[in-house]
Amino acid sequence: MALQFHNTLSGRVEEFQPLEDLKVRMYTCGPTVYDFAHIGNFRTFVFQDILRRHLKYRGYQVNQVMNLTDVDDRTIANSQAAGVPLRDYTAKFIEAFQADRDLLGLDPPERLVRATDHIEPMVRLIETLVQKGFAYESDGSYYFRVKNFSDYGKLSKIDFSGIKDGARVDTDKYDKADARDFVLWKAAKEGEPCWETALGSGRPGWHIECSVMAMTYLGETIDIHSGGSDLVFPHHENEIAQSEAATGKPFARFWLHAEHLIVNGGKMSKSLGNFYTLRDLIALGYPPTAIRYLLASVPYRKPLNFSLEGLQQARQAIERLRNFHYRLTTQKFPAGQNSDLQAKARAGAEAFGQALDDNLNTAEALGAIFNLVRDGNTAMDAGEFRDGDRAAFLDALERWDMIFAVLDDRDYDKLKKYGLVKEEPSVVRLEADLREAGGGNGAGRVTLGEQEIERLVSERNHARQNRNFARADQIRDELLDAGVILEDTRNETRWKRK
RNA sequence: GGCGCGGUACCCAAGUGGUAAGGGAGAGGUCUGCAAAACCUUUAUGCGACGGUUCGAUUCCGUCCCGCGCCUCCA
Repeated sequence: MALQFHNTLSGRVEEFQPLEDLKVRMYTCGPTVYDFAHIGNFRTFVFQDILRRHLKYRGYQVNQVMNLTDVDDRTIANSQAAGVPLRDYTAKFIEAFQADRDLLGLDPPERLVRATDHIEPMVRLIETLVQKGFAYESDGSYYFRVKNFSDYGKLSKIDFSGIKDGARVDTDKYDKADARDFVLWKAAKEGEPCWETALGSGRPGWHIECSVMAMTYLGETIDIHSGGSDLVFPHHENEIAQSEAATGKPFARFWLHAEHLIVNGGKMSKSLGNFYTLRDLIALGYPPTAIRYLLASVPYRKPLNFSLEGLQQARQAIERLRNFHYRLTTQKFPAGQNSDLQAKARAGAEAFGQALDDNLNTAEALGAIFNLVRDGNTAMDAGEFRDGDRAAFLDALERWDMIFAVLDDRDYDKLKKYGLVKEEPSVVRLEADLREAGGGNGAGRVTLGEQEIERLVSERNHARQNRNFARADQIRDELLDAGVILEDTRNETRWKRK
């Protein structure tokens, strides 16, 4: 099956081909950095990450530009409330965004660009629109004249016939000639940040930044433009109007929109107060990979029901994959080959690739990999798995993880890097604390270092060999209280963090 | 009202004109000093409702019900 995506512009699933051989020019709408992003925002960013990873997996060269909206009403309001200059205020949340991206395993885009670094080209684009009769000035602000752009509405399919032409309305606190017109440039207001430009003193409207940054770095026609479904109108509709009015060329060929995260039956949003940030969930003890898995597990065009129970389910699912990966890399198998098994592994890899080709059907891709896990485990348990089969399964699993990126448990390291886990205590203190607390009653769960854990595991196994089960069980309980689960197998004791 | 997404087992969630992937949870089993973990097996005559087309529909058509999103703050 050919690679295909649902294109909002046509309303259909279409075969994807870049404009220029294997080069994909992709623009993705990033966050407005007025606060921490919540995981509803990250649903879209995870989708975009899956998209770019799959494109690369299929051999395309991806050139992705992601914007950071670092000036708008909310950003200004919040920075003023905090008494911090706009640039410093947004820098803090850009940093937080980068950390969250890293925690979620999102590959960095080729360019991450800030709106306020592109004021000059925005001004030039607005000037072009004025010259071509698509924009006008009013009280120092500039507006896009929608009635002059006949394609307006082609993305969102919104019918504007009911809106009266020429009605003078005051939305957004600025005057414009037509209710549909939208602001390109806002005249400076007392006490707000502004830029001195050829258009006068002011700041850019929201939509113009994306048109400018996309065209600056990717050219007048790009292959893919994506964002959340709430951006279809007005944001993306307006981007099309601005860009195509200026250039006379198609702005973006494929428009991909992610559906929202739903929580308790409604969209997760800041204004409803029903949101979690990544840090909130980490503080509740959920690992970033589980969050990534959950966000990636539902195909992007479907609303995703978010719940803590769902996160727990995601965590368990990842465990199953990691356990299989662990078996594959560590267990001893008889020499030889089992060609039937290897065929299954290859078929599994083929199946998940095809699932992703089909408009990024991540749910089906998951099904494919879990089938492979079961086939592998069953063969291992039955003694039919051979050493020569290892590579085929490992290859399939690792290829799969090039997209999903949840196999490698780097959570703990990353959390430490960003100071999101407690310091490791010494084992001596731990044991003392545990005894004092009567075996640890959950108050202030402590975190053990690997060496301490290994030492306790080894001590326990000595005790077991000497049939000192009381001591062995005591150590097991202590480790469990410290969040370490032991797994006794025939040959060894494996441990992992809860 | 317009546009869009959805209604599949206890929960999450794929999918197909030919009789329902996968994950979680539950149950049973294997293993084990015990336990846990791990692994295996198992769980929808049923896919919002009612009609229609068809040899056959959850899948196509029609009508209807319900949930959600967008309609100039919003990933």
